[in-house]
Amino acid sequence: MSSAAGISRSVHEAVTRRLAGADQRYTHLRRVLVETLAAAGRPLTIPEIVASAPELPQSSAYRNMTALIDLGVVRRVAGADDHGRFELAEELSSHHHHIVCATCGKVEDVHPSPKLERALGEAARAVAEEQGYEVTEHQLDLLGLCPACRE
Amino acid sequence: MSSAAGISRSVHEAVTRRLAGADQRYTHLRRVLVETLAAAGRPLTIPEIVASAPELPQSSAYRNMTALIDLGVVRRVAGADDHGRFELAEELSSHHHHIVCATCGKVEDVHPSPKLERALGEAARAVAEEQGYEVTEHQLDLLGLCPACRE
DNA sequence: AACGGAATGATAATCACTCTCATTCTGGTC
DNA sequence: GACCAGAATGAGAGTGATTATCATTCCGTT
Repeated sequence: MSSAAGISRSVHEAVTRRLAGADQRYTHLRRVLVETLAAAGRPLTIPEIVASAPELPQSSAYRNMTALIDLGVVRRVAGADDHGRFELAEELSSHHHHIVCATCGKVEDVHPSPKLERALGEAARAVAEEQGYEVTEHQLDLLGLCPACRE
Repeated sequence: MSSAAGISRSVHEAVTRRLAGADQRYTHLRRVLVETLAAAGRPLTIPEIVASAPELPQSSAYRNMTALIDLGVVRRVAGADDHGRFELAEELSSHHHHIVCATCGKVEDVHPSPKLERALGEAARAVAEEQGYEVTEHQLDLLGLCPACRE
């Protein structure tokens, strides 16, 4: 596993490519956002990001996060509280699901077993096609209690 | 299946019971909310509800929806846009998942087969417990194109 | 070095949602 | 059938996350 500072080169390359395609620049602030999200391993809120990178003004954080979302580099995740949470798109990290703590609202990644993933993919396709949809993605959200809140 | 106006008696009875337990009343407005959600078959936004029941002021809609959520009668569903969507709790309807149209944002219910549901529940629990979580609910969200948007 | 478009960041504005509070309703009680 | 207490109502103010504004600064290109 790469260190927090050493996010795999391919992520930065992919982001650079996409930004270039839209005549935009991979600035320091955007790099900080991507590094932070990549290092977190779970979806982060804007306050969390700004707290961990004080040189990043809130307005710039929101604006650049929106830019990255528009490019498909970042995905917005709805949580339990009224803060949006952000994570790198799956194609830049890895396919995963989320588990939300019903008590404290924290969101963590869950990496599915091949068995789960197989069941999910097949059944999702079957059920959805009954309703005439073309399914492109799936997302499983688990709700429960995190280790800290179980006590 | 019951007609839109004739939601199964048991739903109203259950809601009445819960409200009574909290010394609250099953007023006309609350009945309208429950009827509307039960008749919809998909999660609705507050603007949608208010539009279909103009006698219902926005502030009352929000306040009563919150009351119903606190009682566990209604569940809030996070959608793609910045409007919350609301549906009856699963114990008052039936366990189901959602499929979201990536283009128009519409959310519809998906009713899984028992076989899928069993596989899903077990596998999800197993994976989550590896991280020390205690899982109480699961929710599958499919993303795709609805029949209208496929054209 | 100069130009043009993009990025920045402090601030104002927006928008979904919640709170406030004076008034009205309801359901029991005598 | 009037009375009382607590619940509900609804118009409007308030809150807080997110977005738009805009003058200034930065960066790449010529």
